[in-house]
Amino acid sequence: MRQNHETVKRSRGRPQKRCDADTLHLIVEAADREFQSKGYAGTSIMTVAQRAGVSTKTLYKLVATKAELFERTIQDRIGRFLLDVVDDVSDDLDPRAALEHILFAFGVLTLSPETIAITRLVISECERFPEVARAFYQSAIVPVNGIIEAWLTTQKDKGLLRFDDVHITSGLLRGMMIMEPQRTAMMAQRGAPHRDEIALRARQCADVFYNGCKA
Amino acid sequence: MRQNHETVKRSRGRPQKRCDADTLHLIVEAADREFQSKGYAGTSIMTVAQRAGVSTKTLYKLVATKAELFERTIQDRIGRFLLDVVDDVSDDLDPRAALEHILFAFGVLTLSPETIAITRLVISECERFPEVARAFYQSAIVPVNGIIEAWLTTQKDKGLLRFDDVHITSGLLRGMMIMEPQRTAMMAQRGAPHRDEIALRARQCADVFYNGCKA
DNA sequence: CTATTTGGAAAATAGCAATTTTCTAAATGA
DNA sequence: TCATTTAGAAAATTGCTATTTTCCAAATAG
Repeated sequence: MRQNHETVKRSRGRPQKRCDADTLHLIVEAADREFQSKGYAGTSIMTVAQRAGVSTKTLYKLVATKAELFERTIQDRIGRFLLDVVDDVSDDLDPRAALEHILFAFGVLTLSPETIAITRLVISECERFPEVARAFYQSAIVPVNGIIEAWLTTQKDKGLLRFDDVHITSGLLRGMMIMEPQRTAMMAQRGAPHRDEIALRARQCADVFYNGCKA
Repeated sequence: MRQNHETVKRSRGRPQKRCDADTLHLIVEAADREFQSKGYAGTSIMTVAQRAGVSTKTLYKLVATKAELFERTIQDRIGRFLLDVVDDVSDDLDPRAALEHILFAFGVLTLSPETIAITRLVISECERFPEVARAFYQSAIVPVNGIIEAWLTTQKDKGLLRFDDVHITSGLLRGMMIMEPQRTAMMAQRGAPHRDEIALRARQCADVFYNGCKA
């Protein structure tokens, strides 16, 4: 851990129990939970402060407004987003199996309760926070799509798959994999799917798509 | 006190300039526009009343609460939504062409700015108004899905298509067709697609799916 | 004209939640 | 001890908006 070098010479009064960064972290974490379960309008600053174990005064010393707090929490999540979608797409798998593998990873990432919650938040608040929506789209969605598009392009170049436009085709594939469960969950008509449901879906999806596009 | 909408015998005082139903219609129409552009929280009852050309008093005489007004607007839209579901799935087309035809109609319906707006609204408010979300899901989404599932089942029975579960397969197909443009538009990262874009997508989609599932 | 009913305009009420401020109790170096 | 700084708790302030109420002009049957 890094200590605060600043404290070589301690100032006069009562010392902070935590450095500002740590306190901010607690606040953002609490806010994240609240925004995720209650939405923007439904979340009260007082509740966030209580959950974080700080007073509203302290909170406002570190975060100027509720809007800023919201933006910070989303940014925070975006940062953790593009984890390992396809680190291990070994080329020794046959294309159909590799596709299923990729779709499964993609499904696990995008159909997790957290991702579904943040997606709903972004959709709900994109009018109020266009920059946040933009950031989410550019930093979370686009790169993940990029990975899938790259794989598709590789297969096409190898002469294993046949299709017109990579971008559109990738959109078809991703929609096939996640739309139905994601939308249903976002409308709270069902919970997020379990791993085995995702696996099943990945298989069916890979079957249809591979059959539909194989050269 | 009690109104007789027949007005066979006019009561004593000043007559209504419109019957309640008409006034209500004006109100719901105005509310629809407001909710669609400002969302639930962003819509003020006063503004709705002004747009409808009535006073808040009149509004509250016909609609008890803001929540009720919201439900009415959604119900109203659901009504129009289902009217649009024209099931002119002609059987004289070959299956691939018929599929493209269906997907195009489905796309035009679900990718219209209005449908996208209402979908976003439902996603945004489904925590606060679970009944509305359920109504939308049951009255709008399920029936439309039903039409596609019915067609798929017919083709399977004819031995023209091959797949496991109709429900899942229909979900794959619908997701393929609309997710990408719908989600992008809901996040305000792009406008609703035009007819020709929808047509193009329907073609690509039909190609992949038909190839992928033909017997 | 008069009694009676319909709304419109605007003010009043109410409640909630973001943001500020006050008061007070720690801590701690000098 | 004292000066100084950190925070928490709670109260105050502010502003917004849903919902009610008041007051009044319009319309019309009798």
